[in-house]
Amino acid sequence: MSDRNSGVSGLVNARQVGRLAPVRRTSTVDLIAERLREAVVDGSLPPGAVLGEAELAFQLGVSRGPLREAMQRLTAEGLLVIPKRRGLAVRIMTPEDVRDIHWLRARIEPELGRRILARPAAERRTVLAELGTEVKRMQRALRKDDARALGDAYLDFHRALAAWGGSLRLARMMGTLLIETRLCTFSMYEHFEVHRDLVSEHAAFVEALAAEDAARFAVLVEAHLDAEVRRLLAEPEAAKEDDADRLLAETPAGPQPLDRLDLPEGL
Amino acid sequence: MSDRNSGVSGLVNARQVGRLAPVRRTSTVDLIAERLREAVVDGSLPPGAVLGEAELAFQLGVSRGPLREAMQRLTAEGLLVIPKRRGLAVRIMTPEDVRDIHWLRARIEPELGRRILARPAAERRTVLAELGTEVKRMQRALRKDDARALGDAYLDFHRALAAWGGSLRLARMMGTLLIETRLCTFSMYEHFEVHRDLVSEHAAFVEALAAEDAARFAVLVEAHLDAEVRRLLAEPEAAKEDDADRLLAETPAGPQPLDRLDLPEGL
DNA sequence: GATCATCGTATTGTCGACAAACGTACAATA
DNA sequence: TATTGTACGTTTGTCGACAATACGATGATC
Repeated sequence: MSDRNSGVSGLVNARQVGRLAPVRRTSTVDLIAERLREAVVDGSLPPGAVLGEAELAFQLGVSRGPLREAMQRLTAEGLLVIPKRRGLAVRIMTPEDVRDIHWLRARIEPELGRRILARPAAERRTVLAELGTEVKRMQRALRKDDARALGDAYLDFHRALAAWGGSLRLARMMGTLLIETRLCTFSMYEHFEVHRDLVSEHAAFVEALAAEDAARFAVLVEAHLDAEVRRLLAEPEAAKEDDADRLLAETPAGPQPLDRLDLPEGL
Repeated sequence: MSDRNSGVSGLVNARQVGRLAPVRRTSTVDLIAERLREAVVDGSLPPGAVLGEAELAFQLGVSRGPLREAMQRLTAEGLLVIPKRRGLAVRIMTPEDVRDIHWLRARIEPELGRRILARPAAERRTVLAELGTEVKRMQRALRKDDARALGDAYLDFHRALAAWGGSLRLARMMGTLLIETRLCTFSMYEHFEVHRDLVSEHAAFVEALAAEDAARFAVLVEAHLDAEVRRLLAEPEAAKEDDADRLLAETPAGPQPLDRLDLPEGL
């Protein structure tokens, strides 16, 4: 014990070395909730899917207690519903939900441009670079006809928008709204589908920001969200017939029993 | 058993009698969550208060399991934080939170006027009547110098706004935002305080709606929310000195150990 | 005298188990 | 044949208990 203290003169205060990022000790409930969110996003848990607690808990390698707590959290976020004595079910979004969610996004997202442009120039460049990267991801996905990759880039684009245009709280809320948006897609279409115009629309967003034209950005975003609602609420079958080549579809993740949901060991 | 069936010819199909409202069976977790929300709203659980799970569960007359599930739900709503191994704590709102919450409300509430005015005339009258009632409650509370009653009427006014101007989802979200607003008051002031101008401001809201002037309504609401932020973020002590007579204060509910939180029997 | 180490305690995080409730299948009756 | 009653199996809702961990106090050492 005195050995350790004897060397103390050779040490420097940790504060001088550099700011250590605080140890991220995420609770088990957090892990489970995050895992469930991922499963909802990637379609492993399709809307309407009902899963027994015991089965899910076994797959996750935890007991039912923490799982139930995570379920409650997802329920409060509006992603899950808990039918009485029926385990848990992924929420099925109704046309009303689709309108609601996009209305809310339309209240928030157009304003984010203004807030991003209000930031210092250096940060603005960072934001533009990041958003540009996401658009490039979308373009690559479009070339590969990879609907899923395009959808993921879409999510990340808007996540970045919220992260830079808002606060932590706003980012969290937008994150939930975006997951709900994807649930809308899953609920409305049988397959996962995105519209091909998505990419050019988002490229225009970035251009507007680059031109520091907040008003134009707001108009574009609002128009995009409006268009999304119309696309989602149009009869899916009819839409597929009418302009099949303008949609990018992917075979559904389907009701596959959510493979590999294990948590990292040490739980 | 055959006795009961013998009389069947005298009965009519239930569907013909009238639509029975589905039986509302609220789960224990729902009850606990609601009780905790109430306690946060009325100040029985002041911001920063830490309570042990065992103690709380005992007071509520339930075991720790359902209580923990309810805690997770309130956590997702942003009302509670769960410090590691420290039980549960009511969230303390920072100035940043105050700005966030009111910014979000300012994106949503001004638009609600438009949506209310888009309703059929008969419903519009109902809404106006209801909002007028809340304003009268506020006026009565003002005359009695009852800050708490005024604050409660304020909550109900805005709840009604969301209920009539939005959807179920929107009402739920606004409900949470309103509770958070009250947490802002608790967090910023030591005592519960409201501004006297609140009543006239809200009377003006109703007048604008009655005049079917959605634009004016939007401007007024946004101005009100803006003013609220400034009032909340002004140094409380300084504010009390400067215009003490324009504030309505109430001795705090204080750290009283949340009396009477029992759930209805049968649990 | 101050800092550090150690111990004890209280509380949480997690798990397993029990009982009640629900759904389902089958049989009986009108 | 359609509807109702019954019994069974499965799953949830709830509780109690155990172990791990963090905190506070006390004592020891430099």
